[in-house]
This record gives sequence, C-alpha cells and structure tokens, in this order.
Amino acid sequence: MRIGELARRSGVSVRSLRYYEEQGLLTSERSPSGQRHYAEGDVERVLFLQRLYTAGLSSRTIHELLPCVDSPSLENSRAALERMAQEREKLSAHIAELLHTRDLLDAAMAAARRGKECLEEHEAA
Amino acid sequence: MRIGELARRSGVSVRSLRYYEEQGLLTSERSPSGQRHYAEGDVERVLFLQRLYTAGLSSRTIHELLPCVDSPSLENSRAALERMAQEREKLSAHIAELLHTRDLLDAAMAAARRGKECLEEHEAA
DNA sequence: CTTGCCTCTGACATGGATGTGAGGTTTTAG
DNA sequence: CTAAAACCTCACATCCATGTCAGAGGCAAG
Repeated sequence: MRIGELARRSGVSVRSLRYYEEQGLLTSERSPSGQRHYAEGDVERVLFLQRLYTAGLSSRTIHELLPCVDSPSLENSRAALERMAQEREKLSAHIAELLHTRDLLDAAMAAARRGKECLEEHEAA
Repeated sequence: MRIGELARRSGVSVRSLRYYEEQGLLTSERSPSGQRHYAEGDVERVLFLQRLYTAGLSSRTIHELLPCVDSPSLENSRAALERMAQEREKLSAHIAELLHTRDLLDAAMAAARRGKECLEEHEAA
C-alpha cells in the first residue's frame, strides 16, 4: 500500500508518516521510482506510535524503546527493556497525577454547583 | 511575597509566573515601584495551574474554567461549569487511553523478557 | 498524449510554554 | 553610600509534531 492509503487507514497525515520515517520509527520499501510502499502490519504499527505520542513520549524516547518491541530477543533490548520499564513508571506516575487532577476538578464542580443552587434559591425568593 | 519567592515555593520559573499573569490565570498586587506581590494562597493556586497544564489543558482552556473555581456562585459560572464537565470527560478519556497504552507496554515488556530468557538459555547451553 | 491525482524532496510556518538576554530600576545587606 | 541581588519590560530563541507550499516526477484513465 502507498503512503496515502496508510494515512487514510491509520488516521495520520501523510506528513506525519514521513516524519515518523525520518525519526526512524517506521520504515518503508521504495519502488524503483522512489515511492514508499508499506505492509498491512504497518497500519497497526502507526496506531501504536500514535498511542505512544499521545502518552507523551517524544520521538527520541519512542526510538529508544522500539528495539525492544521490534526484536524482543536481541541483546540490545536489555537496555531498551530498562528504558521501557522506566517509561512505564513515568506513565504510571502521570496517570496518578491525572486521577488526582480529575478529583480536584470534581471538587471544584461540586463547589460551583452548590454555589449555583444557593444563587438560584435567592432568585426564587 | 515577591515573585522570586513564589517561584521558589511553587517550583515554577519566574518567567512562567509572569506568563500566567499575562494569560489572566494569576493576578498580583503591584507595589508603587511596580513589583508584583502575592498572597500566601497563590502558592497553591500556582500548583493547581501547573496541575492543569500537566493534564494537557491550554492557557485558554484554563482561563475558561477559572471563573468557576474563583467565584463559584456567580451566574457566569453556568457556562464555565459546562466547560469544566467537558474537560473532565476529555481527561477521563485520556486517562483510559493511557491505561491502555500502559497495558501495551506491559505486553511488550513481557514478550521482550520471554525473548531474553530464551536467549539466555541458549547462552547457558 | 493529456488530464488528474498521487507521490517525492525541501523548506518555511505554526502554536504554546518556556528559556534567555539586554537595559534599566528597586531593594537589601554590608 | 555602594555593591549585589532581585525585579521590571520587551523581544527574540527554542523545541517538537504538524501544516503548508512550491516545484517536479510518476502513473492510470480517457
């Protein structure tokens, strides 16, 4: 499949796909004329990359983790495995942060609602 | 307290504090000579702002929520309350995403560990 | 062959929070 | 009084994923 189709099927812009390649996160076969061709599995790979970006990882960080994902049995994955565990911890911490933040929002909303009700009682009176 | 102390106590750069003010998220009393002065409570406010930034909200979004937080009983908080509920939903969705991503990382790590063990058996043999 | 769409490279633009530096005033400590 | 440290404003720089545009080539259908 060519880049346009991969873009459509993964919901990522053509521009971004080229960028991922530039960052070493995605590879492609080139036709004699230089056009990129992708395998079916690349759709899922791109979705995975998107997921990591959404989780706040940078291209560089993702690049460091990929050896672990791509060839999980090579010895270079020892370092990648550590790196991955480290990112997992960061992610967990971030999730905890967000849960806390959500609680704060809930508290603020509850307070606001109480205030609003109080105001409405005044209006009703 | 002056801006340097607030920065130190909240762990945010002086630059950022001025930026928050510029974005309407933080206010300060000015001394006759123009220096900013803050109240004790502003430390916590800045921490809260940081939290919202970390949760991925933009200055503009935070600004829209603040009426709700600052004066929970005014009528302008009706819109802010909706906005807030909306952001809360986004946040929940994001958290769910992150949990899923963490699961994927866990799966990748498990696979990598299996591969590594297999390799080590080879070495041992 | 031509028209239209897709792709290529390369480069510049964007947005948002923050860093950084210049040039000048205020505050504080000795 | 003086020197150091903190503050002021203004403006330009940075990072990073993307958008966007220009100019050129590739490829299928009429």
